Amino acid sequence: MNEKNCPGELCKECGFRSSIFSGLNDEQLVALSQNRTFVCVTKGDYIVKQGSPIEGVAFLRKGLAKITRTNIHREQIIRIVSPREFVGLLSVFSSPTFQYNIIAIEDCEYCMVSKQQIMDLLSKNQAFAKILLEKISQISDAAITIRLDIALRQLRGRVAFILCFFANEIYQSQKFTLPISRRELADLIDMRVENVVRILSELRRDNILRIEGNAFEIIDPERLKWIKEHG
Amino acid sequence: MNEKNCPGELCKECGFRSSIFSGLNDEQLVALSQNRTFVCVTKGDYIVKQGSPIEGVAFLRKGLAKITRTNIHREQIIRIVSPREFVGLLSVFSSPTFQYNIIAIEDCEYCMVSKQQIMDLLSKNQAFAKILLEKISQISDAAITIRLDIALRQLRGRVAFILCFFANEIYQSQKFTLPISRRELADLIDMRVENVVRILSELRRDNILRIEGNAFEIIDPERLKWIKEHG
DNA sequence: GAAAAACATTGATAAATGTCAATCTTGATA
DNA sequence: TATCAAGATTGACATTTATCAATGTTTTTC
Repeated sequence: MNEKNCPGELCKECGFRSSIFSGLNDEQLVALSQNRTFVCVTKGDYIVKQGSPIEGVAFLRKGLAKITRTNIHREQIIRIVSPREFVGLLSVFSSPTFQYNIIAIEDCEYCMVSKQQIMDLLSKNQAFAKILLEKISQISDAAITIRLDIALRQLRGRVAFILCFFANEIYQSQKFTLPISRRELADLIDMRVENVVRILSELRRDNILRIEGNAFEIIDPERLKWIKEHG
Repeated sequence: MNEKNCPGELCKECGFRSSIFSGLNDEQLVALSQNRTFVCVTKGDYIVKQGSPIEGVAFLRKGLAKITRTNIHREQIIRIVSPREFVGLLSVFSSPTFQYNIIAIEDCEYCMVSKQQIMDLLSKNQAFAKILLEKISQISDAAITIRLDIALRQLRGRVAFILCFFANEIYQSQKFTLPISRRELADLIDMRVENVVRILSELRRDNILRIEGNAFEIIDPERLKWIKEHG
């Protein structure tokens, strides 16, 4: 895990700064600068490890990460985190240790803001508390909704669902390079690898999808949407 | 939906008061008393309706409720809420309308605290903000964990899981009267009614469970736990 | 660059789950 | 109390999903 200097010295001047910090005054922004660490990691590295004590919250600047829960038998992927999102926010307030792993699925850059700093801002800035509440609610709402959406569907529908998710939510494009393996895709939508592959092959055969390795293109979004809703 | 007077006039004197309000001063407790409505509903009544504007947050005094999401094809039960819990907390901060239904599965008594009142306390009392953050985090963490736990298991394991849940989390007893129908049980653990019934019958035949209508008794907790973990 | 490991793909088959139909039980309603 | 509606239960069967095995492909490692 490499630590580099933050490209901008001060959070105040940071173009990546999270909307969570929009209500801070200059003094508070300086304090923030002093209580965060800029970190670079490569694909596959842990950003946060399940069970380890919570030292802070990570703000993802670049790259995608997965939030997972591990088990003797399998790994469950809870959600995919895109740049400009906070990760680990949930655990901070509900537990002294991280409940989940956060693992880079691309090379990532993030700022680790200390827990103490979050708590400080919380007591000094009411607007910050409100924004934090909103963020946390949104994040958990989204996580629960995705789980329910997956549970609702059978396998074809799940694959269609997650492909639409990557196209619409993550890449805003019908053409994208999937950052995760078939196994991870399976772990994300509660399936077996073989079934993921089989269904992807079907979608390709039916000219709904173009696949070359991890390069995906949705060539018939309408039919894919239909499968997502009814299949 | 009946509205009765609150047994105690003032929240200050309320034996049911949520730990969320532990940090309030007298003045704030008086304000709370003036901005909440005491409500009684009977089994089956809606406490909150999916899609309706959020007027406030319900604190459950008595009775159990289910949080659900409805769909053309089926109802998904997200979680069961026990007395002394807040419900609808998530949506308050993430959306102008309720994302879920909250429906009484027993006769219920609850206090509806206005959204405005929550927001007011939030800006006046920092400790309140922290406690609220903790509660919300705990609630959503628990909801996500249950969903993951269910997704992990096959049907026998799911049934065992939910029976243990009712025995340990809700009733703290191996003997309890299930407040929901077989269909609702199915909706709670992503199964079909027939399969729930079938597996319950198996558990009874194997002398793990005693069932008479909705009266349940777990007579072999060890084996049930084994099925929950491995079955 | 060769060997090994991990990943991807497909088919055959077993196991799990869903569907349909029939019957029985219970609770609600007139 | 008789009737009806909803819930519960079981069996037979269809469909979906998981497992196992074999093979090809890509990536990593030495």
